[in-house]
Amino acid sequence: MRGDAFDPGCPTRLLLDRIGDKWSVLVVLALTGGPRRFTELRRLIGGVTPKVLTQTLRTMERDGLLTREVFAEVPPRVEYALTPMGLSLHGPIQAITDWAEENVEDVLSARARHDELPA
Amino acid sequence: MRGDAFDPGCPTRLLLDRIGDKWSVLVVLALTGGPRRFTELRRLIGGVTPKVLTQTLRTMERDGLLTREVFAEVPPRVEYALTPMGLSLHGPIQAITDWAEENVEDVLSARARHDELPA
DNA sequence: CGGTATCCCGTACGATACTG
DNA sequence: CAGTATCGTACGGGATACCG
Repeated sequence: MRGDAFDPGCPTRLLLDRIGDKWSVLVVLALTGGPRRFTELRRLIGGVTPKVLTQTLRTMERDGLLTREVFAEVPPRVEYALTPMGLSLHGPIQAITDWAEENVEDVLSARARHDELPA
Repeated sequence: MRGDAFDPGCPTRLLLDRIGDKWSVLVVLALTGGPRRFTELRRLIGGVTPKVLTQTLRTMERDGLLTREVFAEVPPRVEYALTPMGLSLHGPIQAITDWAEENVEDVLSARARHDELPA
């Protein structure tokens, strides 16, 4: 049973929604280089607020995509790292972001052209 | 200039948000086999309402991902087809959906395990 | 440092009904 | 057949402030 994205009852839909959220993709990208601390992630991923970053990380941890390790030190240190499953997402995500970065210009000009012709 | 997904000011973010929406991905998949009519898409993509499907199609048309062709017939016929740029999205999207379909089970069991241990 | 706690808001999405 | 019109809502996300 591989699941069928066209079936509204299939949990695959849930995964697509998760991956499609605003920040998960960037978290995966930020973690592919190795474990990162909370503040590092916050700096890397421009514009994310702590609340939302925490939410994203917690959900991804729950889904088995990353691990959260707390070190008993002062000052406190918490490291986030991708699990093998999380790492396996890197390829597909890279493909999408590459596409996005390559096609930004074309999409924007298509939009401009479309909006110019109110006919 | 390829764009940088980590930069909150970069329009790449906008594309990620678009792609990440609930239906665009499924529309691309449904259209890779060739042009489709509105009702065909509606049938193929389980659970989508006409309003939302129209919204999605219009936005994708505006972004240059697909074309909308109206035939002057009775009964009316409208065909949607991917542009070359839209088609170029198929590979990356396929990668994501393949990943999703392959990892559904693991994610769900990770969730179940996580929720069982309230500690 | 690594988060929570609150408050707030837009909008993506859905249900239902109707039309050229 | 291929949509619009209307109404309603959940929630993802942002701003700001505070805490162990």
